[in-house]
Amino acid sequence: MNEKNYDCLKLENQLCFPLYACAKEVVRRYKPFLSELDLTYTQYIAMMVLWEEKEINVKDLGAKLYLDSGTLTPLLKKLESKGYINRERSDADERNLIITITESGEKLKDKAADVPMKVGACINLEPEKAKFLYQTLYEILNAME
Amino acid sequence: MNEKNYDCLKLENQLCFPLYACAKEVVRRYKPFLSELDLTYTQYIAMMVLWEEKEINVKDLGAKLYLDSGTLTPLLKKLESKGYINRERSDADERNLIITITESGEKLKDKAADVPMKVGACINLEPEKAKFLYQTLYEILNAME
DNA sequence: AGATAATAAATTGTGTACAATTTAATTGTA
DNA sequence: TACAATTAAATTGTACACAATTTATTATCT
Repeated sequence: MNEKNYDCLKLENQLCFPLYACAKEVVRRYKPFLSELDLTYTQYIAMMVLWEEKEINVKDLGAKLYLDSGTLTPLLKKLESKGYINRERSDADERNLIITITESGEKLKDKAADVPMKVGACINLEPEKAKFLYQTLYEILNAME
Repeated sequence: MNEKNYDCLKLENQLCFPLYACAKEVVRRYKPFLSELDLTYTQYIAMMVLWEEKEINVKDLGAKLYLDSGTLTPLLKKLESKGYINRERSDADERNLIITITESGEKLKDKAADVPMKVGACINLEPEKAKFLYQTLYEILNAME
């Protein structure tokens, strides 16, 4: 009766662990497809924002990606060195670094267009489950802010 | 009509992105609690296995955690230097490194016992959704093997 | 038994992640 | 208007994460 119950410490009873492992494994599935575009997963989601926004500063990009400048600064320098983006200080407020997409970065969008489908084919989750998963993940993300 | 549809490349239409971001953010919630135990999240899940198994080699530990020796070797050396585990080659097969838990590592279990509850309080997801999430994540993980 | 294949860790190299601090620019205020 | 407070990136330091290779050991095959 004085025994402590350690069940909550069992790996199989954790919710965080499958979340952590699943995210890692799914991201790993992107690698072969993204390496054809000379992109890592993090670089890929950064490019996704640029394909939509055309212009954004580091702070706003970080807010969208849940990443900070410590991660983004070297990553953006790399994307710049690959020729996919430009990095330039804002004239209006020189604290801001404005990221814009290059012609070459725009072109990459075409080559990337079938990546989601290719990865989707590796996962194969029923649409209703995928939808629920999507909603639940965003619910957690929003509740944590 | 010759327009390509890029909707699948929108960040908001990705399933992987909230998975990636949510995992990252949830793991981050562990940090303040785990730093009291002088553990990182990865070290914590490794200790979880040791709290259950008492003895395991690197390969089997990696299979449970979805991690390889490149990640585990330095991590286990760190846990050893903290005094939580022992690392010793197997007599039967010297290729195997046997990990065992120390007295100090066992004691840590008591201090860790309320971590899941504390983190759970930060997340606050309805039990049915948590259950579905859990099942769906494992379904994906199992389907990917 | 000796060569070969297979296996388990460790190592190497690249790329995140993030807390904490620093630097530079702008804003708010006495 | 000086000057403190705030803000945005960059920097520093630590810790993963993983592909590819290497090293050491064991198993297999002739």
